[in-house]
Amino acid sequence: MWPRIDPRSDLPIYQQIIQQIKEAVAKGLIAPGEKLPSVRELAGRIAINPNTIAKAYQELEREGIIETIRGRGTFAAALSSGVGDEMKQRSIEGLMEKILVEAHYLQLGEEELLAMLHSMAREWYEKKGESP
Amino acid sequence: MWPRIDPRSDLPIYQQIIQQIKEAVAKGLIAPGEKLPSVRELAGRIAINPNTIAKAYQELEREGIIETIRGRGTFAAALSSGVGDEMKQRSIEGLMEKILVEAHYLQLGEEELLAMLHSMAREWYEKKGESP
Amino acid sequence: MWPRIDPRSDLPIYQQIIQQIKEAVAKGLIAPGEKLPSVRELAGRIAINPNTIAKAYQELEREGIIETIRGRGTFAAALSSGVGDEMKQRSIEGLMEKILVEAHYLQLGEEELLAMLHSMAREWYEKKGESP
Amino acid sequence: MWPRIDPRSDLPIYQQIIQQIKEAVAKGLIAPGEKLPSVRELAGRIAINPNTIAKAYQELEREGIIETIRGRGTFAAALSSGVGDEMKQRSIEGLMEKILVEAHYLQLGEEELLAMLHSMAREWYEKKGESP
DNA sequence: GTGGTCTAGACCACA
DNA sequence: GTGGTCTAGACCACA
Repeated sequence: MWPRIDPRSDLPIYQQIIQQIKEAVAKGLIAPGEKLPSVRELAGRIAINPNTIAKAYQELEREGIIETIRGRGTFAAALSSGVGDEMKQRSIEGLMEKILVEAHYLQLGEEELLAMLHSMAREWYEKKGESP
Repeated sequence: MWPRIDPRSDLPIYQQIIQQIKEAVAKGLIAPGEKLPSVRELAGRIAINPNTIAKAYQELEREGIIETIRGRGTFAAALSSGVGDEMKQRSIEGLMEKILVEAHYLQLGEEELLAMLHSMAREWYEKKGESP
Repeated sequence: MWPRIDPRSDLPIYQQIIQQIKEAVAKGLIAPGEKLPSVRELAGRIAINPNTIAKAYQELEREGIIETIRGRGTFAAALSSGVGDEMKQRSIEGLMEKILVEAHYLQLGEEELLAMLHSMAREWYEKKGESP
Repeated sequence: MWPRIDPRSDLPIYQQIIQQIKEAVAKGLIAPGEKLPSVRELAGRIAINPNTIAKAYQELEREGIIETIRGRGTFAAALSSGVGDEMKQRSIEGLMEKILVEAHYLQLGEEELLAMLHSMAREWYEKKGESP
């Protein structure tokens, strides 16, 4: 799974990489313990400067999503229950609030919105159930 | 309702203003047609550079959230069904995908997550029902 | 207070900067809320590449030692009681263990070592009492 | 006593080995003159590249902690009073300064900190009194 | 003026 | 081969 970079997005490249790797892990496309491409390899593959890749990897490591083993490479980490969960919980609340605001401008009522979210969740968990 | 700005946040100030005004409108704290404070007034009130306020207002106008009438001031727009709805729909999908990714790292299952979103929506629509 | 960099130290430059700023804050040479030199200014002053300074500042911000305010600059943060304290506690234990190991090779007994640490602490807190 | 290596640590493996051997000696778990495992044996035991073990042993020999006798093996050295003591003294000061900085961020006062260090020292010297 | 991002390219420690 | 550090230099968003 190679990240697809949109160089004219207003989201910085290193954050696009972070987001897509987190997504790939969440979807089960990258299994815990699996090796990620090396900084140089990924840099070559998607034609992005290695420093930018390294920055993304370092941030992912700081978040506990991946682990670096000296001289060996970078690997998807096991799911760490616990630390920082409250912050993630709050981040879900923050995102949901944005959804509720958008829903207002779309003139979506409570039921309609929830139906939408349900079907999106359904689709997501189905795919996830298949891949691993 | 005066926006509360956190100058330390990594979110640019002008975006904090945009977000909070959109929220206030969505919550019904600002009614369609209601007058917003002028750029200068708001700038003075929250001690922010007027250029920054102006930038936020320009962006809000571009999104059709507010309208400026020359010589009269700035007003909350009526809800415009239509233009840009697909984009908003896509933005809901984008936000929901982020929620699904976070849910994975929180190790939330489908039911748990949906229960969380339900209760957040419930609370939101209740408050909204009261204010206007 | 300008950091003094030893380019041939095995400690990376950005970490030397981090350490010296933490020390300056701990000694009271930099007060909470006080402005630090800008990235460019410090880079020019100590003849180090701005990117390296920026890396040090970013790490200090991540640790909550300093705060960046967009477009304004970088400031010493107020002491945050709390988060991460356990980790710091553990880091004191780790450092103390290293001291105890060194003491063994110096053939220092318990009393001698503690006397040394006492006098070092005494001197430190005296200086600190004067500066602010 | 076999070193426990954490390949994920940001401390290089060879330094983890150095540190743990110094600790074992300081705690009396390895007596002066006692034979250490050979490079190959240790490498096999803890599943680490022999070059890495060799590097650790070389550094330990340079510091006078261990001695290699050709054809016989590697042994814990007798305590050498003298050479390098000033450097070790300075290293204690360096470590103590780091502790004082951490104490500041923990908002520990002089007495509290010293009490902590006392009790850590007490525990250490007790264990040490038992083992040899 | 401020920090943030990105590139190109070099060098290094580690395993 | 792997990631980490550092430089020089460019460009950008923000306030």
